[in-house]
Amino acid sequence: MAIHQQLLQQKLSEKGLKATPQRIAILDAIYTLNNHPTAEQITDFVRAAHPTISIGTIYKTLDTFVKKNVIHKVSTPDEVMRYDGILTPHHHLYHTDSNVITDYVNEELDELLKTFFEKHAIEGYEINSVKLNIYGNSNEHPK
Amino acid sequence: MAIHQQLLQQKLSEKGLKATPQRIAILDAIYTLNNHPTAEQITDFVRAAHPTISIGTIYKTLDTFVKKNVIHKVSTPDEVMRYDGILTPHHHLYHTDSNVITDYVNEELDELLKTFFEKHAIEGYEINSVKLNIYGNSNEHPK
DNA sequence: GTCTCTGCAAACGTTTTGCAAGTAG
DNA sequence: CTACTTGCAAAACGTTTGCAGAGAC
Repeated sequence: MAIHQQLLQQKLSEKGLKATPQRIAILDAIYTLNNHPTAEQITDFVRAAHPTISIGTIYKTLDTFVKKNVIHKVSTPDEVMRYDGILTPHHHLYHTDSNVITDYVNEELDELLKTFFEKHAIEGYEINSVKLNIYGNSNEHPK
Repeated sequence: MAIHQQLLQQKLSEKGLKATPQRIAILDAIYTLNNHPTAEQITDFVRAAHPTISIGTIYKTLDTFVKKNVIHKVSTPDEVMRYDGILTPHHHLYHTDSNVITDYVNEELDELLKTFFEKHAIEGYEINSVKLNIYGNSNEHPK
């Protein structure tokens, strides 16, 4: 278990959730896998330590976590849901070629957007949050 | 048929696609329904004129259209794919309460974003496009 | 002891597939 | 005429559900 169990247990109790071994393992999986894992990736990870955990439990637990605001659900261009353990506001970089999603945080950008939408209110619409989806590719190893 | 058939036919031929009645009807449906219809909504619309069209055909056709860049596929917070006949760049307003998605176009915003990302290149990453997801609700009829 | 959670298996809705027959170019 | 498209049915896929037994508090 990569993250100290007490911390995970505490996190669950804080939200009024029973700290079962399965839940601790699932939360650990999300934090350890870190990069927006799918339910399947979480299952694979958790099964290493809990071979008998069922998919139903995984989904129910993830659902509970989302409802209790322990994690977020992220929709992706392909039709699989992903889960995100990072709750501070951030944008997403979609790596089109590798299907990887990384986080993008930039306060200056957020400030810019905030100012823009204060000046340009959308008629009849109240903005709750603004998230950028940035599509592109790694250019680390150009051909 | 809401949109003149010749135009639809032409649009298909341009992309090297055979202009079958089914394809014309599906394209018409997307343009007529207009606001990011689901495959189901498209099917319902098309069945009014083509009662025997099969769901398989709808999906295959939509897929072909996306591949040939006749339409775009839009992923949504709930797990249904939607299709978009408007190919000019635009952002999306997610109406959380009603599940409606409307378009948001603002050149000043796009200019702002372009300038921002020119100044703040993301290391190792080449941006292809930037799309805003704006979440919120209508405040037209406040309680 | 109570109330919630787990595991299992069945069901669900959406999307994909394989194939034979049909049709646009 | 030929290659692509259609319709159909079956199946794949990710996810949800119901229920009986197990476990956290």
